[in-house]
Amino acid sequence: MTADVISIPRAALHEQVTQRLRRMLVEGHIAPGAKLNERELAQVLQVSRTPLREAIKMLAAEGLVELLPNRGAIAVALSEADVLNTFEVVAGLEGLSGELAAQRITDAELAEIRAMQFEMMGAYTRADLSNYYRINSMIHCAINAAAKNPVLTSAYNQVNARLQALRFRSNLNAQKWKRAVKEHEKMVEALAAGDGAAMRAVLQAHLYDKRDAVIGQLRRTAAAPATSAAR
Amino acid sequence: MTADVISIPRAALHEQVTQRLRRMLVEGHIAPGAKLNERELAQVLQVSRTPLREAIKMLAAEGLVELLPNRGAIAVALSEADVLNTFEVVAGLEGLSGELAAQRITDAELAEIRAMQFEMMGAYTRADLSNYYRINSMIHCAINAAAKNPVLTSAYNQVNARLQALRFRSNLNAQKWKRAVKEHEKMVEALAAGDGAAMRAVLQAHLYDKRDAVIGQLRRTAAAPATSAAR
DNA sequence: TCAAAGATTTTTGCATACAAAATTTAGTTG
DNA sequence: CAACTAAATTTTGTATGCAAAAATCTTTGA
Repeated sequence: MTADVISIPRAALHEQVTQRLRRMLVEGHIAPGAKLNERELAQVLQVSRTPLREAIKMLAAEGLVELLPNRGAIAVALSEADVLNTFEVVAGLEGLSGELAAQRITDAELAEIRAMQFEMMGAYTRADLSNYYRINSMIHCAINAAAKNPVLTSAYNQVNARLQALRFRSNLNAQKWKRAVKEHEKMVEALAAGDGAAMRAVLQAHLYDKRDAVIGQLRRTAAAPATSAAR
Repeated sequence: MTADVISIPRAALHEQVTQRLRRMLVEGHIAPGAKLNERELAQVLQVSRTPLREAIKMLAAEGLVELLPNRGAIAVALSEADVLNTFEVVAGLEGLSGELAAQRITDAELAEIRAMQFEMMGAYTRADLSNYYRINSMIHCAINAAAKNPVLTSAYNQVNARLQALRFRSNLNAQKWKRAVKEHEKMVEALAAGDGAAMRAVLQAHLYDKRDAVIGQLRRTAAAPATSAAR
């Protein structure tokens, strides 16, 4: 008998397209404000317009794309006010997530976060920004997981994705970086102590720092638009 | 010359369908767990399957509908754990909303909320549950609006819609009702005082009461499923 | 009678075709 | 030459058709 070769039926096309498009948006391969031309995208993704349009509609509901009646869709371009408002919501959700995590985290989860923390310190010491961000992100995911509320996790991820689409990463001066690392230490302390309020406070402070950095960068790039990728 | 009769171009079909379907789900005209038959719905809504499918995809992204690969979509049926988790998120979002509202509310907005509060007391005194719920909902909308964060409002509405789809309204005994009214009084006080922390506390307590009521009802109906509408 | 296998029908998923709207281009007029 | 208009093209929005998967029904065998 033949080994079941083509066994895995693979996700539906509209699902694949949604994931790929979401990734393109979050990773900035489609710039904020850029138009999503259906024929063009269908060609690139090798699907017909039907599943593509279904994917676009889902991403619109997720807030990554804006629908313009009779004029298709564009990647969301957040105004400064939008960014502030979005950070406010993300901070609220992450604060809640941290608070719950402090109450519900298991020893194993805490140990894993500690381990990642050490790894992250390694990246920090080497000034390895890329790995720092990667591990940082994993830690935040782990905190979210420790909160044991999938509804919260998905709500957080959905709103946070809009910020990630801004792709502001490279703006970490030594001072801010040091501060961020210190905040991460406090997070582990709060988690270990099961102190939900402290955890919330640290996470929110952490996010408001990030917000200020992003807003700063936003203003700077707005002032000197150089080679603006958006259109 | 003819007056421009057919002037208003009317929203796109998929948009109309999304709104109508969302309403059918939230108002319980489509029961939790019920299958969404495309041909059937297309007939009822008088559109082809294409815009209908686009609408279903959007509602799936909103969390009102669950997509089953190759088997279409069903109206979400929340487990007890789902309900608890969803309430946790809603409480977090509404708490944040209230906190911000206390800081940002204008005199005019506060006056309007006070007025609605009196109206609601009227409905309470008459034991007019329907109007009580209606005005209650308007007050919560007004609080959300006072927070002046559209991102928060839409995130809140999206998650809250899943709970509304449960359609638990009729479970208010005199004692709980009285308590709810008292909590509403405290809200206005906190808003007037600009006390964000108090506002958050009241709203969260309010929601946790509601959560307990819903869970209680859920358990009771699960125990005696009588004429279960779902399938 | 019941169960399992197979055939039929239904339903979903995707592609294509067509209509309407928007955009672009060309042309015309002042 | 500018500006407005109109035609052509592109693009979006919707409907329809077809293939694959699922669900249902029927038949067959014990």
